[in-house]
Amino acid sequence: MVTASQIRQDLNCFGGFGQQGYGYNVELLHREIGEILGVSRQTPAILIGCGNLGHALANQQDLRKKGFELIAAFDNSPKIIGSEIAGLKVKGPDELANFCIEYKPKMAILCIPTAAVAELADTLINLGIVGFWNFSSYDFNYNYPDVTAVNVHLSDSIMTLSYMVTHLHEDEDTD
Amino acid sequence: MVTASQIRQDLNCFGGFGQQGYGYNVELLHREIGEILGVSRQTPAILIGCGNLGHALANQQDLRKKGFELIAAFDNSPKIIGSEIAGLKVKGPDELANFCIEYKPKMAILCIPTAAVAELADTLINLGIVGFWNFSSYDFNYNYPDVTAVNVHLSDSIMTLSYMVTHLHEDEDTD
DNA sequence: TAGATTGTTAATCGATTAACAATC
DNA sequence: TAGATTGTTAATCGATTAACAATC
Repeated sequence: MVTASQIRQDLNCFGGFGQQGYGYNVELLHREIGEILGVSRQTPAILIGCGNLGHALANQQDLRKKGFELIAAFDNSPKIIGSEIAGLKVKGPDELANFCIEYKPKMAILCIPTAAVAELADTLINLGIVGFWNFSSYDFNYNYPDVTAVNVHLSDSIMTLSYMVTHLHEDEDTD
Repeated sequence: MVTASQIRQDLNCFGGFGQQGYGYNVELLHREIGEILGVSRQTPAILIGCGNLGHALANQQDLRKKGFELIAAFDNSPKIIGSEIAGLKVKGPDELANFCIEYKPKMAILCIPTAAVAELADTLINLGIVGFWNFSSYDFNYNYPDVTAVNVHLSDSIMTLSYMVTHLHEDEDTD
């Protein structure tokens, strides 16, 4: 449950966006929140791993609306290299370093297995990637405390559901 | 940071699994946690929406290890109906009701747009689905407070990253 | 017994909520 | 002025952490 109080408190962390006694200018507020989230400027991003999940995320048309621009996609499978994804030709691992040096992407979307992320992490960080959207189980902050990583733990998520479904009827009134 | 204290406290919610002064039997503890999470028994599940995301989740080989068994996949695109996904032949929307009545799946993986979920929610609940792994922005608990739904909000997740990347250097020492 | 480790209660911390002041 | 609504401080709640008791 989101209370009015919480919203006021949260907004207040970033400033006052309304007028007491009058209200909020919704359009303006929306724009301000966009600024705060940083979605009004696009950070250049690369996709690592062009399997089904990679495709799903790359084609998610509003990446741009969420503050990122996909400028390249990489995969290590010869079958996939050269194919097209979201309008980009998939590159191989050997092209990664030069590409990053030339185009300086700041964010990487990681749709490869945990072991592969573990191998690649150091390289990517050295190449100047500062933000990771990490779909693997690799723990960036354990090894690199200062790196910015947002993790999507699908395994945890589905086990949460397993727990909930398994224990569904336990709290019910027994009369 | 996960402290030893927190782990002991958390385990204690479900019972005592160790022996004071001696330690935990790791293998046994692992099994007990599996029981608690309900991953040792498979709940029958269906996939709704066989796009890239649906494929990624269906092929995630350890669905079974996480407590679910995928028994059918549905899509409303004639191009996809009849094709194969994770060893299952994709069914059309017209087959949904009969299938659920006959095989009684308990969980649905929703990889369709929010509007489509909104349309389908009532039907699925009436057909006996009690748990949802929801990748759309549809809010189950607002409309159905008692339904079990675990949401994966990819949009929120990437905007969190946008915020973090945008504000990267703000807390840094300025000397 | 001393050391080590879990179980459990108490203290701390942070986030949420409520209350009130400020302002239209 | 009265009503409404935001800004901001104070109170409450829950989760995390620390402390200690129990036990090997």
